[in-house]
Parts: sequence; structure tokens; C-alpha cells
Amino acid sequence: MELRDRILEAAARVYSETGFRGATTRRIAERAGVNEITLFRHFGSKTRLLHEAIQCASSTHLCALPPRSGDPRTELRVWALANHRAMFERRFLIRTAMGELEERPDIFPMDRSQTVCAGLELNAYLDRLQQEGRIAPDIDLRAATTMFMGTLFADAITRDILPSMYPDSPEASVDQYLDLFARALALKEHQS
Amino acid sequence: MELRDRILEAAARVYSETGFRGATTRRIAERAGVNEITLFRHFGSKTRLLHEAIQCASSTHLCALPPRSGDPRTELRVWALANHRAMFERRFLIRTAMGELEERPDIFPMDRSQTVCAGLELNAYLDRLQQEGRIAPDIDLRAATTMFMGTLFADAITRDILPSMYPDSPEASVDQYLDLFARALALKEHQS
DNA sequence: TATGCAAGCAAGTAGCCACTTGCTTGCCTG
DNA sequence: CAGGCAAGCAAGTGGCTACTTGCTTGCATA
Repeated sequence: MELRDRILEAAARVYSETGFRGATTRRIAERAGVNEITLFRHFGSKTRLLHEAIQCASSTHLCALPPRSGDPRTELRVWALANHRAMFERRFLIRTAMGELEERPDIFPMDRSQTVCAGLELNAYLDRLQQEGRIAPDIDLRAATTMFMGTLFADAITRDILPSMYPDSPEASVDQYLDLFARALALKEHQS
Repeated sequence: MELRDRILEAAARVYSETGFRGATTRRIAERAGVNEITLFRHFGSKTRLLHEAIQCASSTHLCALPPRSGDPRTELRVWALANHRAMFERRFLIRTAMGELEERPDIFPMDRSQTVCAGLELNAYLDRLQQEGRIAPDIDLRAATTMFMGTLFADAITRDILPSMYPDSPEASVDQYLDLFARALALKEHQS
């Protein structure tokens, strides 16, 4: 099944670069090194091919935040970097799919997107920290979660097109975000 | 010159909905209530028409942050709300243009975009506050600016497609962001 | 060797695309 | 009334689109 995967990968890449209308079957076939009719024999139509390709390209398995928190700073760092990296690698796909969302809402299931799931996870994690007394009790965790996810998301999808805004590496930037985030939450580090 | 503006507005709207390839001259003419050849007589080509329409639709005049800071909290609130509103009203255009950025980089001048300008302005404003001793001196203002602008940007362009993440109004959300932001900066309110 | 299947090739279909040409209509100004 | 100009209408151009049909090639298995 090597050929099928090659087609799916080519389709996802061409879609990311040119959108649904620009992703012609001719271009996809050419990119995959395959005859055009092979696409139709395998996937029936351009729509079905792109649908499958995008679903394939957007799926990820990410390490979760630990249920029992040890050192929040380290745990958040690892988790945030993994999430940033996953979004950054898919930035072309995300930008293209977001631009076509009202025209083709079914092609990219936003309500179960990685960002939303990660947001829920972060919210639950912060909730645990607050219950353990490591975050000030008067903090609005929902807003904090939205703020941090928004920061990560905006960084990941605009970093390459606004280079003047991101002079530092993703690692350094995430560290800076976490510094500010920890101050905002009045986060107490691991009990010393 | 009413007709010309009607065409430009229709072109910008059709582009926002369907992208460059989807914005056919037929559709734009239909939306503007104008014969198709009128577009060509006025603008020469589809590319030139869309170029002008997008530049027109993305331009704004926003109130600036005051050079001498009075009550930072109030000033930031007014400014942030105006910026959020400007981005939110253009969310369709921004999403579509961002999705097509690598294919057509010249159609939407990103390096002089509103977000970048606003970021520079916010950075300068925070710098003044820090020099006045109202922000802790060890804070990385560049990262803080990027974080806040990222939060505003992500909110404005994903609020309508991820409703579960934004249960509150823009006004309430911006207030919450500012609360957290002020904590992160250890911002001292107006000297009392 | 015979059968079947996966892929390629060549050609064609109907429809949409940006854009052009030739001509007509209506309004504004001298 | 006469001239000019902005807009509409009708028709067509060549090119690209998704998708189809008929036929050939090569390989793997019975």
C-alpha cells in the first residue's frame, strides 16, 4: 500500500499550498508521480481524495499532561513545545483549511481540532494545580487557558510569515511565554 | 464614483468568502449588480481588481495609545478592544488571505499589517511604563507584547469558529486577558 | 502457460474560466 | 438637437477543469 500513501501525502501537500480549487487532480497526480486516472480508481473523486488526505495529515498523537503534577514548569514546557511543534509543522494546512472553512466546513473538523483538545487538557491540568493551592484561587482559569493557547497558536501559524515578530527560537519563545504565564497565575513552583 | 466602490466592496466580500480562485469575475459582477465587462473596463484584470479591493478593505485608522500614560488599564482596554474589533470585523478576509499567502504573497502586505503595527505600538507603550517604574524591570517586554497580540489575534480570528472556547463577550474576554496581563507584568495602577 | 489485476496511455466530454469584440442604450453637456 | 461617454448585451476565444472510456502493459499467482 505504498502507492496509496504516496498519493495521500501528495494530495495533502498540494492542498496545503493551493487550497481546494487549486489542488487539481492533474497537479496531485504529477506530484505523486502517478497517472491521473489512478486517483479516480483509488478514491472515486477529488473530494473524497482530499477529504481523506486532510484527515490523514491532521491526525496526531501527542503526549498528555500528567494527571498528578510534579514540577509544573517542566511539565508545561514539554507539553507546550510538543503542541507548538505539532501546529507549526501543520501551519500550511491549518492556514489553508481555516481560510476555506465557511465554504467547506466539513473538510477540517474544527470542533475536535488539536487546539481545542489541548485547551481542555490544559484547563483540567490548571484546575488540579489550583485545587492543590499552587495557583491563586481568584484566577480565571478559562481565560488563562484561552490566553495561553491563543499565544501558542498565533506563534505557530504566524511565525514564518512575520519573522520580525519572532526573533527567538520556538524553544526560547515558549520559555518566555511560560515565564509570563507563571507570573500571571502566581504559580508556586514545586514545594521546596 | 459610487459604482466603483460598489464593485470594490463586492470583490472584497466574494474574495473573503471563496479566495482568489473562487472569486470569479462573474460572481463579483453579479454581487455588485453590474455587467461583467464593466469590471474589466474599470480595473483591467481580475488580479488588479482584487488587489485594489483587498487593500481597500484592509485599511483602517485606529486610535493610538497615548504617548504619556495616565491610567494604563483604561488606556489598554480601549486600545485592545478597538484592535480586537478591527481584526474581528476582517476575520474572513484575514483567514482567506493568510491561507493563500505562500501562493500570492503580494496580495496582502503582511509586514505592514495592522497586527504588526499594533504590536510595535504596544511595545513602545509598555517600554514607557517600564521606564516610569510601573512595570517590573526584569520583564521581557517583547515576549509580553507578542503574547498579548497573539492572544488578541487568536481570539479575533477563531472566536466564531470555535464557539465553545469563547463563552464570554469580546469585552469581557479582553478584560480577563488584561487582568492576567497586568498580573504577569506586575503592573502598578495609577499612583494613588 | 493461462488468468486476473493494477497501473499507464490516449482521447474525449461538458462545463467553467478570464478576457475580447462589436454593437446598442441612455444620460449629460455643449 | 448633436456628440461623447459610460454602461449593458450577445457571442465567442482558448485554456483549464473533473471525470470517462477503450485499450495496452506488466506482474503475480494458479
